[in-house]
Amino acid sequence: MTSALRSPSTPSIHERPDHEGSLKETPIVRLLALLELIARKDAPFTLQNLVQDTGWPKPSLHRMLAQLEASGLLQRDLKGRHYSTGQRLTQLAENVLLNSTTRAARHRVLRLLVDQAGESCNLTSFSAGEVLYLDRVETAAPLRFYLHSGSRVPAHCSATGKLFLSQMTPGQRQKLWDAGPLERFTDRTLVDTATLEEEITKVRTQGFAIDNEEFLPGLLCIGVLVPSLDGRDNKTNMGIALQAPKVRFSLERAMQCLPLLQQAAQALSRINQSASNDEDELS
Amino acid sequence: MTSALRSPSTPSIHERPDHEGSLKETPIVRLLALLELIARKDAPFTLQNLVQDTGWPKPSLHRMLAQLEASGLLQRDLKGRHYSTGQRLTQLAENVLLNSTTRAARHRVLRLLVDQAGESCNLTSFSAGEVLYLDRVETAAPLRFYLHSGSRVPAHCSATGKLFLSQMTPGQRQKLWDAGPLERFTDRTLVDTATLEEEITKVRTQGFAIDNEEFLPGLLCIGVLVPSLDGRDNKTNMGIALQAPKVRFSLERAMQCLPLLQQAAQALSRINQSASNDEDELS
DNA sequence: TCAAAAGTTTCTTAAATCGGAACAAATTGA
DNA sequence: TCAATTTGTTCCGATTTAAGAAACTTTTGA
Repeated sequence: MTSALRSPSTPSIHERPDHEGSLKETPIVRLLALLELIARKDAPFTLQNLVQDTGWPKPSLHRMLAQLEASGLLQRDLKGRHYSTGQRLTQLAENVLLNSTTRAARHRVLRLLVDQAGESCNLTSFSAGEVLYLDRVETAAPLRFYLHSGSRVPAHCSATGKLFLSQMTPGQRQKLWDAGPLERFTDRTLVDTATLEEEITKVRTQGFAIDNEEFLPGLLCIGVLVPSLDGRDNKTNMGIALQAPKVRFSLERAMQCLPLLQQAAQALSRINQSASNDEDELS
Repeated sequence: MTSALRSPSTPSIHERPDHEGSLKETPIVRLLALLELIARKDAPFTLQNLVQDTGWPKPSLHRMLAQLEASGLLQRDLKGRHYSTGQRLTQLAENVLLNSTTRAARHRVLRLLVDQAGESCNLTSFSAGEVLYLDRVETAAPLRFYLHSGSRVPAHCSATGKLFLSQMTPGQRQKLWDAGPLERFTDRTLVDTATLEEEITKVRTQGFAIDNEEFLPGLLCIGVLVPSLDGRDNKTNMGIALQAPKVRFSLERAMQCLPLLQQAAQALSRINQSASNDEDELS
């Protein structure tokens, strides 16, 4: 099964309305995609293997592998046919995981919340008009939605998405509505901008948001914003939400969890604050 | 002043003295060096930070960061000033450690240790504040705990977890404690941060760690770190531990196994350092 | 032994990088 | 409040690098 190399193509432009979407595929982006594919392999591989996996031209792959080998990220066995991950790549991976204190601290908050509330929870931010899952901790309950960290969902039909929208000015939102019609996912999805504006006003005043089967049938979600203790405006780009099947996570139960959710949001807020103060600490 | 210079590869071929020289500095090599530098950072950083760290021109760094962000390896808050490692980079790092092609070699070390010590053993790393089981080899004894590879356990109540914590700065640990209260699993779990800090200090000085029924009742565990032979700092993200029911694995017996454990750690360290020029493994 | 397959080099074209300079946006200071 | 300053971003021509078809070399297999 040749899994085609997926170009991430994550548009990072948010403010400017112009060149939407299409990200240029530079050689470096392509090489990083190759590295990602290699990292998923669990056995030494040959050049020919990669040709079959990717469908890319052999000389190109040969050059890329030579560069990765020259950098010490890959190594070849004595016969020179099989490549495997090199010491420097292992070192890089270890450092990435070790030096993520902030991520670790946030993860602990999510873990704690999941233990307390008994339902899955996710940490989100707003990027390119969509809600991006920064992290997610699953409940142990057998029945659950599988939504993995790193994925994106539309803003207009998710709890934290509506919260992010509620921070924007009417003009900013209008720009989003003008970009095109809102997609309908269920019969409860709010696709009429007037109705959605009402909902957003409600969300802003009450300080939390509900997604009641507006994205996936049977899925209820409650979310709050992580307060920014930062500067003049109290806008934030982090939200946290509990998410569970409606059959066991009723609206009442969700409301009962609201204090826990807000408590977690406060904890995250403190972490974010201390993260900005950090300068390098040498050991 | 970037010292991305690597010593030339060891001349193993005797026929012809090839073009000696140093590593050619392609754009890709330069970007990987940047990624390496970023991986060593533990706090969100700005473009200007990197300019000062590397001395490279600002537009060049700006372009590189844009590419890394476009690839999803880096993220930045919408305020746009601070970058930090993205979801995809974490995923990449975990895959490198989990699916590394040196896995077979490491597995043999574990197997040998289990044969010598007669108890189950596991290989761990630290990710998102938790201990991740990279591999595990079970003893043949009928009574045993079933803990499978790929699972995660809290750091504060596991042997290698405490070792990983002992490598962090006090500030980094504090951020973890601030995230929320430590979960109690047994009546021996250390949930008071002051006591835990004492334990961590002890662990650091003695070079090994014990988990004495702090996670699961009846389970004793002894662990050491796999030394990193990298030049910079002596931090590592790999640990190895023996784990057995206390009824047959006393504290005394665990201490007797310590030399075996350290020997295995040394072997793993050598594997990480150099390529495993092993026999072919077809798959 | 030869044929097939995998790895490597060559080389021209097309595309990306490089980075000084200019520009824009945010922050600071008074 | 507005200038001064710092930081982030864009422009663009000179230079470097990647792309990949084709040819070539080495290894494998029977």
